[in-house]
Amino acid sequence: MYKEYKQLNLSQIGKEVLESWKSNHIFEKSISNRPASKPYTFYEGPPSANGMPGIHHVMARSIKDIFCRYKTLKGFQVKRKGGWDTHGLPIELAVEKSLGITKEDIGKKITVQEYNDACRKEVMKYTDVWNDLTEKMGYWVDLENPYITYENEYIESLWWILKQLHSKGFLYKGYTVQPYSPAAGTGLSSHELNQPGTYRDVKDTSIVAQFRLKKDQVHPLISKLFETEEEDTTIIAWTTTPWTLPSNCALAVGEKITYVKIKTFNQYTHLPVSVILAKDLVAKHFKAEAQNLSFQDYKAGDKLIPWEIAAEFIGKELLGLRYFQLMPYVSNENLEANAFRVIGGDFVTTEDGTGIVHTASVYGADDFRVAKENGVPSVMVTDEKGNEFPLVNKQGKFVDEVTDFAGKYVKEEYYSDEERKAADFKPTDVLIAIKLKEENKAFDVKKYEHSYPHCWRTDKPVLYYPLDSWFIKTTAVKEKLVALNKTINWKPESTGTGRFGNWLENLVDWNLSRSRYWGTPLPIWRTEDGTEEICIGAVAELNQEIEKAIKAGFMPEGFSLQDMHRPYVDDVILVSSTGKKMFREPDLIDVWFDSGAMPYAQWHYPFENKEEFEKAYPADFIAEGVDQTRGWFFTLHTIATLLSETSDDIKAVNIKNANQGIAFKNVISNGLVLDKNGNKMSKRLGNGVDPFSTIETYGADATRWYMISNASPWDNLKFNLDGLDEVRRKFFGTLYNTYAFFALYANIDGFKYAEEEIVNRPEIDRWIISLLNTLTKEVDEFYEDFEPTKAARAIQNFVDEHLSNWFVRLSRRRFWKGEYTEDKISAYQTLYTCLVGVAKLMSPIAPFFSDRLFNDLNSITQKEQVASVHLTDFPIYQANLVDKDLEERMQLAQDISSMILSLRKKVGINVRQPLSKILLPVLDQGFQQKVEKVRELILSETNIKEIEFITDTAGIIKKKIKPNFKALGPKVGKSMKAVGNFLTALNDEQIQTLETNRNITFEVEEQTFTIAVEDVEIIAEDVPGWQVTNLGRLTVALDVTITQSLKEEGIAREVINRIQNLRKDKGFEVTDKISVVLQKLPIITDAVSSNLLYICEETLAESLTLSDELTGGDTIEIEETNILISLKKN
RNA sequence: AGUCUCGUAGCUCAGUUGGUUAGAGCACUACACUGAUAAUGUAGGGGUCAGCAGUUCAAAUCUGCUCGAGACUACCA
Repeated sequence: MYKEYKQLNLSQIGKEVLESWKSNHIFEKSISNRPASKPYTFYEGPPSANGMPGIHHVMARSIKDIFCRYKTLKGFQVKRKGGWDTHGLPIELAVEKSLGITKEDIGKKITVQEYNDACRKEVMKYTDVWNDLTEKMGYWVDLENPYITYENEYIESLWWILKQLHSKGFLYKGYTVQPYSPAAGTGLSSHELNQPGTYRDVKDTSIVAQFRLKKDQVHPLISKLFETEEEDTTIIAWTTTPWTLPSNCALAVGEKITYVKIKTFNQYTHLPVSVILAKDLVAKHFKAEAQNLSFQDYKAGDKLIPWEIAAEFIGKELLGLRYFQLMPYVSNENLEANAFRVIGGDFVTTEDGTGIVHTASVYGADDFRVAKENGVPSVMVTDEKGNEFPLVNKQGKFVDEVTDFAGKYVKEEYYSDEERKAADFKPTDVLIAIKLKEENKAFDVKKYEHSYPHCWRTDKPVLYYPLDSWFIKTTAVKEKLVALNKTINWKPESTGTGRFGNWLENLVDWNLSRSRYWGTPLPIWRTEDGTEEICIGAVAELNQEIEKAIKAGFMPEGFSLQDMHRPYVDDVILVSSTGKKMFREPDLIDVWFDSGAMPYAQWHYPFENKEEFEKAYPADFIAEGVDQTRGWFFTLHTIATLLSETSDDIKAVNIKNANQGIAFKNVISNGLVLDKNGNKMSKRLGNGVDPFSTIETYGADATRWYMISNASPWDNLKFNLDGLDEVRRKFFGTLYNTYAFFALYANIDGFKYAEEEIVNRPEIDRWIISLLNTLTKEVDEFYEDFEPTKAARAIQNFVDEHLSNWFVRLSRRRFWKGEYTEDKISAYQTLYTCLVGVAKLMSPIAPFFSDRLFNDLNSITQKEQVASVHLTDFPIYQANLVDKDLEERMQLAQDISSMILSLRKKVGINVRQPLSKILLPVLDQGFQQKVEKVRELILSETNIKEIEFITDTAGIIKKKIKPNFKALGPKVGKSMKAVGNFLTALNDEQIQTLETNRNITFEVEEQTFTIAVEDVEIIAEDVPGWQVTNLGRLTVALDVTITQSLKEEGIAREVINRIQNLRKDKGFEVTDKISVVLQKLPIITDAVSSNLLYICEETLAESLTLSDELTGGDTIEIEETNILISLKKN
């Protein structure tokens, strides 16, 4: 017996199916029953288990799961090694929070060792919850043997990779300008800078400084700039950080900005001066009423300072101009030769300041970049060893070389409160302003309020400061990164070409350094003077080096490294070739390197599992959120590309696998899951959706189906529980109903698919089978093309529109009426085939329900010897079963039926009342033939007796022309409107002529056009005197005359209907035979006697009599007449 | 600020290389059906296709700008 259910409970089904998967080891079998020679490689982007999983994880993992399951059905062996991302800042922060400490306390209140142990525990805190979700949502991934990024083996692989890069010079030490907190003595990550409250409005001393141009230089503009020998021409530039002025090395202008030279006087020294600034900003620095006042009359101290515009030029012309160093504390030949000149900067605007940007290369990211691009050296002091240092030290004080301000903090906030309260205290910025005023170098000094970042720990302002960092020279392989990216199939394409492509185009070297404790240590040891260094690429190699160090007496005898993390690894002191001590560079590496290295490190390559790795490289498919574009996607791609250039091992694998150097071939970057109002889900708003309760309530299948069918994965999803309900009702409900219908009657008839396949099936069976095959092909292509949404929608459409609403509806009688005939068997076989087919097609998306559906069917028929739908093969598209003509004429049948029903509705005649005929104007050759084949379906669906075709010769039909604009466009062009109007206005006769001659020639707007019959659409719009409706080209006319015999039949149907209702009310079985006695009333007498047999057949009545003596029993109502009836089960 | 994505009915989404009357489901209303019944059918209302300008005989579709939402990156004298 096929299982029958009281009602659909997806949640319950999910739980039961999950149990059967476990006890039957279905996941394992789905891998072991596929050939190892046919691998399909999937890489799992490791989640971090230190946070609770959210509903968006269900989204991302559904996508991963769908394609892995699909490929399994297609006969591939899809291994899915799980993984955990275990390092990184979020974990450290979580630990610091739970221990109630800050970074400063590490090594003081708590040892690094204790801290790292806490991290190790913290990071796997929610693994159980994650594993639970993984199971419940039906995500198949191997959690028995996951890779874990903190394990020594994993780290060793990372070291190996780093060594490959180092050996080719792709790993180097440099510095970048980063947010730095002198008070805390540490660099700040962008994450920390994005904490709320870090940007605060502060009032700073701002200075517009005068940079004096050199008169004796060779430059096309000199004569314009210096009209007289005495003229003092300066470029003025604004800064809110005066302490950076001693480090000024260039001035940046916008090449397209217009600048002017203005003659005026300095307001502090009252000396004549010419200043250059952006034309747009003149009004900000000069009073309008002072323009062109007399220079002669100007006296020192006058409120209005005269000024006049003396020259104008664009930024490009200014390039290359040299000026005197503003505060010449430190200089050298290189600086004199290459710094202190005007350069172009794309970031320069005329929003504030002077339109000219003071550039201090080591104290601003833009500055640093633009200086580097223009070959401008930085103003630095050099120690005896040749190392360079900025003019501000790490405490935030000026170095000794800046004589006037040596030892002073550059920001007044760094002084203690007492110091700042002292009577003679002046902030350094102010001291600088005073000095510049005295030296006639300050054009303007003002307090300026702006927002400035502060350290979230110390509350003190942040400096942008050059910090030592280790870099990977990604720019060296930029061209290859870009080229290889073009070979990757991105879904959606725009992420690959746009976001990712642009990112690669603007690539900078990858800053690997992180000043942290919990992460992969950088395996580089250096001598203190930095002259010698070694990069360790393996534990064995390290042990060898340790041996040497032990011999050299730097390390204790018998030392061995158990854990590669800090602090243990920092205990390792190596010996250089010249016998010097080498210490490990204290940095950790970017955690993104951890995850990007997973293709290698998950197998502990190249130390183990070489074969496993080779078979699984590169990945055929990966999927993550779009936020990983510059995260995991980037690091995977970059590391793979780098290794393809640096590692002989990887080169060999690439050749073997015909890989040019990519890590993945196909990638889906899915969008975000938002709440139902389109807001981002966040803990703060409390609008997150709990995946567990969602799955518990609606089932994993409905959740997955909803997410996938609702919007393309790369579009953001507005997650709404109402939508889940809709999916459950609309799709799963319908499918379940269809199955329940099948099970009900198949159980009655004992259908077990034991019979041979029925060869000659009726039209409707062949039709749905044809559609099923078309669907199979489509769905296959959609999955193949990584379009799960289209696949889901196609399946849903098939189930709702075709299988349920047409096939089952029209075939109902075939299932419950009459004997177990060939037609009935054909109906069962057909419906069975559809249900099993649908189960397979949908199984990647809805793994639980589909498996239950499949097993409920297959366990009875035993047609396939497998325990799960996930162990079957993807249905094969059988082109010979597809009949496009059949699909087309069935569409005709559906349209015509729908039109008839609509007409009936319009004139108010129930479907139960038979009508004699409809009239169909014949559209073209073959139309009649097509309709003839589906005639019976239309007639029975709409309760009509006959279809009559008319070819219009007698002029019964009123026709209309619809211009086909697409076809006409190229022919008539600009005259489209006139031609269109002309064609629409044609009368029946003219249309007739057009049809006969196949074309028509006419004149419009003084042009002659010949329009072929193919360029227009002729429809039969109306049949005068009939009830008519149109749909596209189709026209249906309905005869609404009700004859006596039709009326009687209508009444007979009413009687049948009432008897059926009564049967149901009385709880008779579908198969019970009955006896009926009806009260003899005029309204039914004739109808019953002329349709006696029909009524009996329909109601399974073995006897039906009319009686005058009937009392009691039940009452039925037909056309407002009450009729007594007695119904008995035989 | 830059890059990218998105904006179509109350909601969720389709909408082909531009083709004139923009569709579907849900929700709502009415009617019908009733051996699939927590199902189904038919009909109806509901749209400035975010806005403006341009290209074109013709724009939801192509271009530019503006507005709004979101993501990422960066952070400025």
